[in-house]
Amino acid sequence: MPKTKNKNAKQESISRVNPSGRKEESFFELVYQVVRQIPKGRVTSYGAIATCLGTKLSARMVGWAMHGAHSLKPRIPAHRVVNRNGMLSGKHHFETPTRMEALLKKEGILVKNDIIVNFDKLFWDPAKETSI
DNA sequence: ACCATGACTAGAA
DNA sequence: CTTCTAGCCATGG
Repeated sequence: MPKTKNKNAKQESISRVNPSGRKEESFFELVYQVVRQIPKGRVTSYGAIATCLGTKLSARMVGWAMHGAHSLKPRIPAHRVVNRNGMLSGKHHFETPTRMEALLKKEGILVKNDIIVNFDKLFWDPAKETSI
């Protein structure tokens, strides 16, 4: 294909109509579905989620999706989502800045200087584990 | 339809 | 090594 960027192609991956019969799913909901599947005691990154959804270049959207996830139900374990460095970049968006770290600690994840210890080992790749 | 925002990421200086 | 720039794309005004 020549120059035109296949915007439609991208949209296709995102729209990904739900076979169950759900007509439309917002990008946000897709993100929530993935985040909800993060096992306890594991973490993942925004980029990984974005990649899983097909739009790996829109990691920002994942974070933004979390913005509206705090009061959704079921509760979204947003504390298990961090940036690519394992840093708690979103801790300031929780009820209290220490909430995120506390939740992680509760699951056995150690946090030092806002960075998750052993992030590489705790990393959970949604693209491999989820069957979304 | 256009512009601004955002809890990101990768590459360059 | 650290710091900065630009790209990225969905949502809302």
